[in-house]
Amino acid sequence: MSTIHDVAQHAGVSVSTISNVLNGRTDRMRKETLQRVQATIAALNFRPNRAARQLKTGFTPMLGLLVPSIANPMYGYIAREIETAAQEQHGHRVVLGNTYRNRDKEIGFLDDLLSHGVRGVVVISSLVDEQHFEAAVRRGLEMVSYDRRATPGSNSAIDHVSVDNFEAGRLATAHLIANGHRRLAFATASGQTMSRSEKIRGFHAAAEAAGLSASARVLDGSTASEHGDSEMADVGRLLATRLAAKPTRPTGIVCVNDMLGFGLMAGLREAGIAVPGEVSVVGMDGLFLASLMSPSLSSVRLPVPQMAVTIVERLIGRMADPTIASAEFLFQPTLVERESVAQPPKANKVKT
Amino acid sequence: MSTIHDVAQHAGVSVSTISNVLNGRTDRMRKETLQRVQATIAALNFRPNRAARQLKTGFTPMLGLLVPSIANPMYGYIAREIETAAQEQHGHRVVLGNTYRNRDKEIGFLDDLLSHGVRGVVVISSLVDEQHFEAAVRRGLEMVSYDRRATPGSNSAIDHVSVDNFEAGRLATAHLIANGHRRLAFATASGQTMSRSEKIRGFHAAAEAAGLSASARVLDGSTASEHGDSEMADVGRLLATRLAAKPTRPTGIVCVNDMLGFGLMAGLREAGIAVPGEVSVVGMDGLFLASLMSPSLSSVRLPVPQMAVTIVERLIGRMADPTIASAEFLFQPTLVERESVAQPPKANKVKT
DNA sequence: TCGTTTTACTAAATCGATTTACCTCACAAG
DNA sequence: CTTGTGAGGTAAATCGATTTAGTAAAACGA
Repeated sequence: MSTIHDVAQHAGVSVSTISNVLNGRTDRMRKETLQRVQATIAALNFRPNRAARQLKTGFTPMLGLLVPSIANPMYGYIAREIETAAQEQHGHRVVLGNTYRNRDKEIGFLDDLLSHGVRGVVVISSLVDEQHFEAAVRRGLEMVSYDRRATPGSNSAIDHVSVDNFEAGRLATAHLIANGHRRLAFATASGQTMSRSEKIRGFHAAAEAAGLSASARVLDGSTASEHGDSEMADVGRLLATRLAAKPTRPTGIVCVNDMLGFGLMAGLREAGIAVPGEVSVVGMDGLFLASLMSPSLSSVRLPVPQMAVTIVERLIGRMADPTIASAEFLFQPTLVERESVAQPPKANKVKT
Repeated sequence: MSTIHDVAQHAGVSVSTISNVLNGRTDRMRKETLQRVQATIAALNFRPNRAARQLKTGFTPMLGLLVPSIANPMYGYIAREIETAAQEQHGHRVVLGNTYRNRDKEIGFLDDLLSHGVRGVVVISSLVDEQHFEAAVRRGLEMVSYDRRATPGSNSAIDHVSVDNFEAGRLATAHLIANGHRRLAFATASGQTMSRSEKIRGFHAAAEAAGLSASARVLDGSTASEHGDSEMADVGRLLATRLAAKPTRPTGIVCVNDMLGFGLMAGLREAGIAVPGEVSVVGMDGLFLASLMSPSLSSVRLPVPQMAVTIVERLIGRMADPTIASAEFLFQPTLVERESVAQPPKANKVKT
């Protein structure tokens, strides 16, 4: 591999001049010099060594991306949008890390980013709090957190980009109510992340507005293993099994996310409970996979591409100017109606 | 951030000694010196600057990972396994790039890796040939290619890790035949990748062995857009639409991958064709999502975790010793029987 | 007791860029 | 004829590690 010195020698100028060319300070030289240098660069197929550049400037065009598991299609989707935006709009590459919702893995990932000289990271954590990020932030890492609201009163320097989860919960629930459902449930995995409680608040608010608070309940599924690609789907399956054993069931179920909804529907089917004949199901995320299910899953869709663009823009912006104050961005979800929601069965239309 | 100089000063030794500690040459100093240095490192929260280290050594503990789209659950799954193996077994981070099956994006990604000093990459390309990788390989990038056989006769320095696609195709087809199917089809997307033609060869071989060559056909679906998360699923849907319009249909269909199978099943359902009542479907990949479908999709499963481990081990090994000759690794797939395959309907049991 | 090892370190060059400070020349103004 | 100025460069320090080639002192052997 050729270095800036080789180029300088071949072109008969100093390394400073090559550097000037590389950094766009082309007004400092004659046109013919510029052209000679450019020709030499092309001839030697020279690419500046980024480690050297980074060592001097302290900057490297890379972002970190921390996800619980890239095998989860929702994170895969977001990751693709983020990587594409970072690369195409800003020329940044992205370092990916699976954290399996493990605090130490998260900390380790941030430490590594820092030691690699990466100055910006987007975190999709879903851990209960983000205290453990503060150390990395203080050491100069710019951070955008996805799907989590800012902690009120905390003056952390972390940006927050999320969907209006209250509204998402409300929208899904209202959709069931509009279809005549009166016995409602919210299906979720254990572990109180902020986005989950917001969704649950929205669920309760919608139920209350319809006078259905008494029957609305939250189904909390725990799994032995928190790891595995099918994590969320397994929780859904488990909840379905529990529901099947009960004498009376909700007729309309809101799922904390689509993957859980897929598992729930699969579990209900295995238990011989018809969707949407006996039970209607609404998911949240709006994954394209939802349209492949049978029945296709109605869902509350998140504007993922727009959120990804915002995430990347904020990150790049704050890396360029770290004095920019942190902010919170809230996106609105939309309902996508498909086949998994119908009128409740007649026999169940009895109150509560 | 503190540097090796700060540590040296605080500990009252030279930077060389600090470097020796960092690199495990602890036998070159007294125990008390070692302890003093370690204490100082901890006290200052010192982490060596990897850019500096890389500049000197030419090495950085990072791998590249090139995928068509991380939003595709199959690539998400493999990516997770690869990242986890790289990180946990070898302490390497991974840079991810979506290439959208675009040759220029692939080249650009490799160029960037090289300029970042990354010396190893795993490519999941699915482009027809890999000539365009050779330049990067010649510049010193170690490469492991997934899901593609080595080009016979080429002495390229690229490792190949793949599944026995011929066997996968044969297995899926034999399963249909064993269930009594006599009119067979192989559903695939357009674009002749090597893994696809191997699968098709296996399909034909199984059909021939059962004397069914005459009716066995390949259904090739093209889409206008080659981009989008649902790419493969869309192809499946399209093929279902085409099938629905035909007077006679195959009763057993082998899909080139699970995602296409999902789309095919969704399309068949929308067209009012029962699976497995009228048509049986087998996928390939063995995604966990297949078990969530209705009916759940029978599939030929790839040993993804083992393949991922092999991929990473080879890459790390060849980065350490580039003189190791390139090799090819072939894994065996296994059939996973679920609900999407049944006996063909009586009326169709008539020969061809 | 003298020479040779061994132990426990250190000084300084180096990796490949960036960047600041300076230099040289040609030309214009006074 | 001297001085000032802008154009078109260049030399050298620097970023933060690694590593080679030492060196001083202690330990050892004969």
